[in-house]
Amino acid sequence: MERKHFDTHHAGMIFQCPLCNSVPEGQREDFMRDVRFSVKEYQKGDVIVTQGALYESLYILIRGEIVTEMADEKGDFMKVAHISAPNPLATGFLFATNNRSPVSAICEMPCTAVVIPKENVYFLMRKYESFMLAFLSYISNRVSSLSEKLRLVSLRTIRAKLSYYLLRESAGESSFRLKTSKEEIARLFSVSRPALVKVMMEMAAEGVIEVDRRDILIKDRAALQKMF
Amino acid sequence: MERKHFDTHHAGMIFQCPLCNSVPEGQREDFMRDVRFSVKEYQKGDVIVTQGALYESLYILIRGEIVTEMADEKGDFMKVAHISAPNPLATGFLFATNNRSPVSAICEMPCTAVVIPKENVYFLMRKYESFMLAFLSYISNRVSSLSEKLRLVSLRTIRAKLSYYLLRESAGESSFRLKTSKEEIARLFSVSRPALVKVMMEMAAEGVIEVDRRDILIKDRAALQKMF
DNA sequence: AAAAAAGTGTAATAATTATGACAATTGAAG
DNA sequence: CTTCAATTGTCATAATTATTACACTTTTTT
Repeated sequence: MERKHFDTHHAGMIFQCPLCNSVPEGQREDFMRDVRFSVKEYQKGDVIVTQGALYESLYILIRGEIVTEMADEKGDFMKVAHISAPNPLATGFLFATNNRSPVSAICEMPCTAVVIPKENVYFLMRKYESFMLAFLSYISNRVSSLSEKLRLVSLRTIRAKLSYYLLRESAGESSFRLKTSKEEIARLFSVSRPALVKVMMEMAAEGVIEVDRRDILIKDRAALQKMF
Repeated sequence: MERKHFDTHHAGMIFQCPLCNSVPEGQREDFMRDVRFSVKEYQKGDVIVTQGALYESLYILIRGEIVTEMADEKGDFMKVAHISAPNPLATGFLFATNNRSPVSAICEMPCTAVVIPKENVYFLMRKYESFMLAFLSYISNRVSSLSEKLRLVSLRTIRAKLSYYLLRESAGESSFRLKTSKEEIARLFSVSRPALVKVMMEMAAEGVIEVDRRDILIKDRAALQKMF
């Protein structure tokens, strides 16, 4: 009894995640009755999802933070992404033909997840149009962002990648601040950090941009656009 | 009248595309009654979808072949993909938050497309569970394949990319045949063709693989796995 | 069958990037 | 305020890749 209330209370958090927050207030009580779920607790370092394992449930992280990693066949790890609550996990391949997880998800701190079986997800999608749309939209956005990343990485030179990246990040402003460290940007580009900084400083020397640590000023937008 | 029959006949082709072929025979008549569509004809060189344009309908290509291209801001084009009938077009961002097409789709020969408005697609998904599942599965598979590509491109050296690629393509067999030209593989890797061939021949000289044009023989699988 | 087009392997040189190391700066934790 | 970890900018050297060009083979078109 107590337990049930506790779970239901916790599970209510799912309405804060982008997959469920579109369910209208008026339908949430019904939704909570229709959803079949279990709540799982994890400690720091626990593995929520194992690379290569079949994945038949939707996981919604409602507390904590995880990293997803990809092991190459040597056994080294490659960090793929950070996900923090409240957010769904790996929605992208729940319905894929090969629904084995391409990554492992590992807790960076104590975490709580709501686990909903795939069949119940179908059911919810058919009953709650808003949920279906949110789900579709979520996956679609993932396709977009992956396409974007792929385009970025496909540009041949660091100059091209950097120009492309800066134009995106600037969002039309001439002056802005980088959201991540240069180390992370280098990783995003799949290049080495010194090489990235070198190119960045060259572009600064040419007067195309100004750089002061994370602060960027675009001085010649047209020149940036010509670089890729 | 004649026209309507003609269209309906043509539109029946949609059941050959991976999005609709899962609709059971018994439901197809109903499905065809429920689907709101128009049929469009295109000539070689026609643009079906323009980069940057809003995209509020599902396009199913039922005849012909198209290429999707991405224009960089210089005006040069980057070929993204080939799609041949029968297949849906750009399902990935129909439901994305920003549903502007990131690419242009251009006909390589006379083409026919069935165009279904987004709202009707919702409707069909809610009414026909098999259609919903197929749609989800289609987008999910796209996420998988993009993730795969991204992983490939993210590997630093050509050696690493090639090893990774060959292991995938081999599908466990020691001898197999490349599905595409080296030029295309080089493009997939975002590297130059001569550089790709050079690395490939080096690996052959080391006795890891044998290469005869498109025929590949993997002689030392373990060595390949160590290269990335 | 001839011609054209596409694909393949090669090489020299130039350009780009990785590596590994170092000092300087900043921000956070104590 | 001090200390420590993270971030940043820099450099020389080595390794990798792009570029451009050419000869050759295979496939496709005419």
